[in-house]
Amino acid sequence: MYGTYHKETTMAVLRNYPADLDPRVIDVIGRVADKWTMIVLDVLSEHGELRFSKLAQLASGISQKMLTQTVRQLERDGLVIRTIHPVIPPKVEYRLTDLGVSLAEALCGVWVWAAHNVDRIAASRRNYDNRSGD
Amino acid sequence: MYGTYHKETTMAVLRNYPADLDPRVIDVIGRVADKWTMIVLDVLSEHGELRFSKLAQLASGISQKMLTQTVRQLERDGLVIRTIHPVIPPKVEYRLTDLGVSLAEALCGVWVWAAHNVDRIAASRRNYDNRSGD
DNA sequence: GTGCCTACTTCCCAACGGTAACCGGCAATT
DNA sequence: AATTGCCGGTTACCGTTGGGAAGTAGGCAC
Repeated sequence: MYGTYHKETTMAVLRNYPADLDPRVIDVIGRVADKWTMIVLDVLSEHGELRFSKLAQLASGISQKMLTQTVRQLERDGLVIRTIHPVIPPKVEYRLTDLGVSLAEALCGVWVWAAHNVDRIAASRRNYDNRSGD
Repeated sequence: MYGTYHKETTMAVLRNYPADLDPRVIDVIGRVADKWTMIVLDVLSEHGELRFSKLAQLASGISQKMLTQTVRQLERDGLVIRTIHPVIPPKVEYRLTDLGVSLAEALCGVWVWAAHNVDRIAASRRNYDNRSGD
């Protein structure tokens, strides 16, 4: 395929379109499969309604920019409700919708898996890196 | 925090370290929460052992570069086994380890959720975008 | 010698994410 | 009156990541 005579690369070209994975589902997965998205959802599901700054404190290491961007996407996708209280100084609260709660539940299994297998993964990495270091 | 007098941004600074989320677990989540990782794991769990090119065909839209990179990471983390058959032309096969299978099972719930809620999310986005377009 | 096969690697460029600074609007302090 | 502080954001800059396309290895078929 790719080589001197092959003018296109993305493997969509040689594929006979297996119709295996629905592109709309892929798109949703692309949104969900994001580190900050998963962390924000997890924090909100554990702590309930939170203000911006509190959410920032609990979502380990996130920058303001990414937090704003992440919650905006979640709001757009109907996973989070953003409530603006018109006071000075500003007060904005975030909480999961029912849809957001259902996603958080689905993601829970992944968090449990990760917590349960941290050591195994770390061991595998050490092993791999040692073999490479020959 | 951030402002004229604030010299640092990443919110780790103002945080009193809630010790809520284990950084090692966060790291694992950071690896798993990746579009191509999730797709490759899904394809391998559905089709069993696959060659590089077949995997590329089934993983909708992935580039060679990202496929190579993704399977290398999965191999390093002990989720995938990479078997090189020393023949010409080259033949390399990939399959999930038991650990990889267990992760694919945990991710299955997310795929089901995504497939089940595609329409709801699309509707929410249309709604959000229309309100913005005032 | 030229073409071909597969699984990569490399180059270039566009998009993403982090860092840190700036903003708005009002109230309390100096 | 001017400065400081509060909170939830933008904005500018810049290094890293990811995509597209072409190049590579190395042996076999023509």
